[in-house]
Amino acid sequence: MTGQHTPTLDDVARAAGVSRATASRVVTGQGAASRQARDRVAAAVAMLGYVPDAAARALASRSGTRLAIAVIGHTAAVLDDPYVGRVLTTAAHTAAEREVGVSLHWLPLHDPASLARLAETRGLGGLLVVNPTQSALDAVPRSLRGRVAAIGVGTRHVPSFDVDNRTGTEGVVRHLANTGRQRIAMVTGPSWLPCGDRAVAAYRRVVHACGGEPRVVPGDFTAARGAEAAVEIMARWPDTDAVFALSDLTALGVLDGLHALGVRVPGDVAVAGFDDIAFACLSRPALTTSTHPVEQIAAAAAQAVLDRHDTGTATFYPSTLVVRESA
Amino acid sequence: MTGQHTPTLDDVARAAGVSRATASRVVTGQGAASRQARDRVAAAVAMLGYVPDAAARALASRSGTRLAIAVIGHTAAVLDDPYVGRVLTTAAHTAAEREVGVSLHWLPLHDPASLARLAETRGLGGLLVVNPTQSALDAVPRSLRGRVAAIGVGTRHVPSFDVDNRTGTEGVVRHLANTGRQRIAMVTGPSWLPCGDRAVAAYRRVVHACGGEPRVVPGDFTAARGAEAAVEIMARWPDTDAVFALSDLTALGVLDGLHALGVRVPGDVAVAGFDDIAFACLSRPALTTSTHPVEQIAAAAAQAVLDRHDTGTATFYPSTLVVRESA
DNA sequence: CCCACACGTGGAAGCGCTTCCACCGCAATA
DNA sequence: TATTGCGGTGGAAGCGCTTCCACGTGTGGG
Repeated sequence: MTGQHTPTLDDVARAAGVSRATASRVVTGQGAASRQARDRVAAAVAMLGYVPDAAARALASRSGTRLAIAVIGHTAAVLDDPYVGRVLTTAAHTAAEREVGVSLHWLPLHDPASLARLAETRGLGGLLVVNPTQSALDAVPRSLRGRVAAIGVGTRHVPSFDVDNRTGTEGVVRHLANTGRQRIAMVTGPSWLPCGDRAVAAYRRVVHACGGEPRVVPGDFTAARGAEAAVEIMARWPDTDAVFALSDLTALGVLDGLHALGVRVPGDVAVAGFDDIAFACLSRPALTTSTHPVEQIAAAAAQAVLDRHDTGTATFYPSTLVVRESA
Repeated sequence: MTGQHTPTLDDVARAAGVSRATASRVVTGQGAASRQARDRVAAAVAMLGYVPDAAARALASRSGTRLAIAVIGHTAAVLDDPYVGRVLTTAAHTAAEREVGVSLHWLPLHDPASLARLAETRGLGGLLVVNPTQSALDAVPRSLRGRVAAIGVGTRHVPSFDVDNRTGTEGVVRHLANTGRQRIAMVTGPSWLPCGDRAVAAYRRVVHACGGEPRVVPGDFTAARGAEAAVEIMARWPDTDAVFALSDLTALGVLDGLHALGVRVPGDVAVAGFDDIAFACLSRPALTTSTHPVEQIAAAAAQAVLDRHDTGTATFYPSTLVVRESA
C-alpha cells in the first residue's frame, strides 16, 4: 500500500485532473460542473475510496451537521420505556442513513435553560426534542427555527410529530364502553406532559357521553406507578370495571397491581393500555391497547429537521385499537 | 445583544488578554499555563459563554471526536430488545457526558466489510461494537486499535466487556436442578453470537453433572422464536420439566408458547430467562432470570474507548440469579 | 462584428481550532 | 559572572473542506 494516508479532496482533484474547487462541487452536488468533470471526479473518488471528512466539511460550510436528540425528563422511567427507546433508535437510524452524526442528551425536567444551552451549541444541524414541555421549547433560540422538531406536543414555532392522542384515546375508551364497561377509570401520564391533556379530555368526553363519571388518577408512564394506581383506584371506586392507562408500561403495572389485589382481568376489571409496545402481547392476559406508528413518527421528525422542510405546525399520526385479552 | 456572533477562541483570548495559543492550552487543559493566565481565560470563557466548536477541534487535532456505536445484525429483533436499548442509551449517555458526539450504525450481519468501512471513516474517536462476530472484528483496521471495544465477545486485539455468561448460566441451571428439575432444555441465542457458546457449554456441564442429557434448541433472542422453541421442545421431549432461555425476551416467548400448549408454569415446566429486562417482573408468572449490570458494562466500554485506557483483553461482569415465580 | 451572458473552472480566502517552534525571562547550576 | 534549563508565551502554519470571486470559453442577439 501507499502508506497510511487517507485520501483528501486534494488527492481526488489531482487524480481527476481538476481543481479542488471543482472536485468539491462534484462531490457535494452543489454548483455547476461539466459532465466530463463529474465523471472523472466520480472515478477518482471510487478509485481512492475517498470519504469526505465530516469535521472539515462542517467547519468550512459552517452548517453544523450533527443532529441532537434531547429527551426531557431523565429518569429511570425514560430509559426503561421501550417507547422512548424505539423513538431514539429510529431517529438515530434515520440520521445514520444520511450519514449525519447524532448526539443524545438527557435533560432535566424543570430546567428550560438546559435545552437553550444545548440549542446554542455551535455546529448543530438540527434538534429533536422528545416529550418537550412548552417552556423548554420556548427557550429554543429563534436562530434554530426550522431546524427543531418536537416528538410530542410542539408550539407555534416548533413543528411537532405525535400520535393522535385524542382519537386514539377515544378508540380505546369507546371499545371499553362498547363491551359493557360502565365505570371506566384512567391513569394519565406525567402532569407536565401536555399531550396528556388531550387524551384526558377525550376520555372525559367519551365517559360523559356514555353517562359515566370520570375517574382520573395521575400516572407517570412507569409500571410501578401503574401498580400503585390500580390499588388507589380500587380503594377509591371499588366498583370500577375498567382501567385505561395512557402507557402500556403503566397498564402492565395496573395488571400487576390488580393481580396482587386478587381482581380478575378481564373478568372483574378490563385493562387497556396505549402504545402497543412489544410486551403488550406477551403479558398474561395479553394487553388490549392502541398501536401507533412510532417508527414513522420518529423518522418523519428526523427527516423534517434534517431536510429543513417546513412541515407546518403539527402532524398527527393515527392510533388504532388492538384488541387482545385484557379488554 | 452584540449581534449574532458566537464567541470563538479568538474572542476569549482577546478578552483575557492572552494569545489564542494560550487560551487553547487553558481550555483544553493540555500544556503549561500560568495560574494567572488560567484564571483570566476561565473568566473570559464564563463571561462570553464560550463553547468550543467540535468540528474545528476535531479538524485541527486530527483526532476524531465522534464515538461510533455499531450494532451488528440489524433486524426488528435488535430494535425491540430492551437489552440492546439499554446498552445503546447508556453508552450514548456516557458519551454525552463527555460532550462527544455519537453516531449509531446498524450493520448487516454477514458483511464484515461494512464494519471495516465504518472504522475507516476519518474523524472517528472510537468504535463500540455491540454483539460483534469474530470476522467483523478482525476486519477492523489496526490503526484503530486501542479505540475499539466490543460489548459481547472480543478478540485478542479488541477488548471486550460482557456479562459472565458462564457463571450466569451455571447459576440459573443449578437453581433449576436444585429445585428438583431433572430434564432441563435450553434455548440458545443466535448461532453467530460467540457469547452463546460459553453459555451453552456451561449449561451442558451442569446438566451432565446432574446426570441429565442436554436438550438444546436454537434461538435468536426474539420472543416469537421463544414461542416456537417451546412447542418444538415439548414435541421432541415431552417430559421436559424446565426451559432455560438465554434471553428474557425469548423466555417470555417460551412462557407464551407453553401457555398456548396448556402447560402450566411453573407447575409442569419451570422457565428461566437471562438479562432481567424490565418486563421480567411483569410477566405472569413473573420470570426467574439472571440480572446483569448492563449500565455498568456499557458505560465501562464507552469509557474505555473514549479515554483510550488499555483494559486488557476481556472484562466480565457478574450475573446474579433473580428468583421470581416461573422457576 | 461586437457585446452580453451564460456556464464551467481554478485561485485563494477563510471556517475555528490545535500545535510546532522560537522566544523570553528567571531561577538554578557551574 | 557566564551558562544552562525550564515554565510560560505568542506567532504562524496548517487540519480538509466550502465558497466567493475572477477569469476564460463558447453561444446567441443586437
